[in-house]
Amino acid sequence: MTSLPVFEAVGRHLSVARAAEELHLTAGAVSRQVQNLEAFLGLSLFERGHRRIVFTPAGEAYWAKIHTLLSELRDVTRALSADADDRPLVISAPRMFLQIRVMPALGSLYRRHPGMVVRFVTGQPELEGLDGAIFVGAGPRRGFVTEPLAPANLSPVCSPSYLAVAPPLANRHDLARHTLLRSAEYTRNWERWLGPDAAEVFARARFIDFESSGLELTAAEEGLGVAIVRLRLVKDQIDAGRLVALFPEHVVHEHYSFTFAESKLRSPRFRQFRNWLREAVAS
Amino acid sequence: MTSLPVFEAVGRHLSVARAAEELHLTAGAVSRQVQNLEAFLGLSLFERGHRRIVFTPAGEAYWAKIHTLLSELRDVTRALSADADDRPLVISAPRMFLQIRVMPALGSLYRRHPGMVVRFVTGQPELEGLDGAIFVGAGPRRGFVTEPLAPANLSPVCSPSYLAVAPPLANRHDLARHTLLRSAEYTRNWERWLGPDAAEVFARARFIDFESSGLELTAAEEGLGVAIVRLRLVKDQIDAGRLVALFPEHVVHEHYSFTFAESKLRSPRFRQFRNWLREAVAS
DNA sequence: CCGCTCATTTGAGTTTTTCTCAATGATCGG
DNA sequence: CCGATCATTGAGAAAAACTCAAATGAGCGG
Repeated sequence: MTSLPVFEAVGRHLSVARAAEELHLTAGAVSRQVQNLEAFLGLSLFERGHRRIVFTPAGEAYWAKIHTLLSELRDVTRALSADADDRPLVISAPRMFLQIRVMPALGSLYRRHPGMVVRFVTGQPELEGLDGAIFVGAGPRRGFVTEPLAPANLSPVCSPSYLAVAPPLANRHDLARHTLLRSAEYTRNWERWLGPDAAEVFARARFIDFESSGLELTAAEEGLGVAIVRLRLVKDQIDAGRLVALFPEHVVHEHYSFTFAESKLRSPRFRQFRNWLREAVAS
Repeated sequence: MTSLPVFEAVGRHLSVARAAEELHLTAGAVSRQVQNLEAFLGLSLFERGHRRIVFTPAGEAYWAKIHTLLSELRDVTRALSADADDRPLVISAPRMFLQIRVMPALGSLYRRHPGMVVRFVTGQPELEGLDGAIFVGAGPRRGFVTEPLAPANLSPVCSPSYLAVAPPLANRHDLARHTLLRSAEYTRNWERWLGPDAAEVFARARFIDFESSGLELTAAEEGLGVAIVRLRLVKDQIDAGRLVALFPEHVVHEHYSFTFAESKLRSPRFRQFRNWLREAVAS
């Protein structure tokens, strides 16, 4: 069953290489799928010319039938799936989340749903004109579904080199003697993490502010000070030893949520996207 | 793609359990395949009733189409595959090999090729009326293909308990003081293994002969003496410690071959069987 | 009304399949 | 004759599917 679409593609191009490209597979994988099918059928579908392949009579006859059936199958499935809406989905998400968690997975979305078109926007607090929004915190609204998506635990981080030369950091109050990095978009993160200590630390610490989020992360990696970030977003840097999380016992537990109008659930396309999103960012 | 036949079966029975039975799967596996399909489509195909499932409108419409397409697909494939011959394949094989290596795998043959009918016969040395024959040794014949199938290494075996109480067995000549078990069908196995020593050992050893092969194996397990067998056929007993192989450095290396008329290769059904056979007894 | 049973689902872990990567063989154009 | 291209193969990695066991949730007989 798995090998049929592969065979169809190979037959259409009469080329393993081009079929592989179309299917986002390697030539080796395609070659093997065709062999599987041949072994199952107990006959050859292609003549293996030295650098090309040609149908056997049986292969050609079979291909014609399979080709028709598969395209009907695709039509049937598409009809069910496409169901009206062909305008792009508009999804809002925090910039960093988008960049680090969503973008790298986008390939798998388009692979699974070739017809899907999604436009991502950042920094749009209003749900008007959106099909869905990803954010931290906030409560459910009437007529809207809000579901947890991924952890968004808040923690200060800095580079190991900064830690080595900076003043001591035994407890949260010591932060008052450090350089704290802030991005304009999320200035409240420090307040949320410091809690009651915020006023005291704010009065004495030195701040460096960045226009756009993401920059403070680079600054932290460069050893300029202490940034506050969603831990999961800097997993790579931490694993690589380029950043360390401070006060691991003091993480503020929050999570990203996904919100959308209940009515969106009626759209198959939206549900495909939602299913994919939940898988893609689950970890 | 994989989930479509599963969905079709579930829809036809309106029951996960019965579909699972038909497909030789567990209910859990079937349940998951349907869920995969639903996730991919982004909509529900069944209403999950309390102890039963019912189509959603979309599910029913989709099923009807899928059902038709899949049955056409099966027809097309069967037409290619069945290609004339519907009389059973007749295959000859040594009784023990059949019983131990082939029978346990037969399930997978019928699962893969539901239409296949095979009749196995034993003890038929002539190729007349056979589609293929499995045997040890013998040479290729004109117009026939002979291909190696599986190792058939010859070695004496006995039970550990026999070994414990029997006379010493330091070398092959010691066998002359032992009880050797023979089956009527394969009396020559001892000669082949003993080689030049055969005459000497035969003159002095005590033999117990059995009418049908397989019996001498049971006798060996019971500690009655030393049998000579194809090693691979007693793998289970050796692994379980019920038999031990003697003189492991002195195995006679032979192998089972599969022979058939070249012309058989034109029959898809025969080729399916041959592909299956080679996989099934590969180890 | 309660415990039983049946059908489905779910969680965890294993097995099987499929895929990628790298290497090979073999032609074709230059 | 050489480099490039295309198909295949082997080995190991990744992903998918499957099994087993257990949980859920209802109907049903006692």
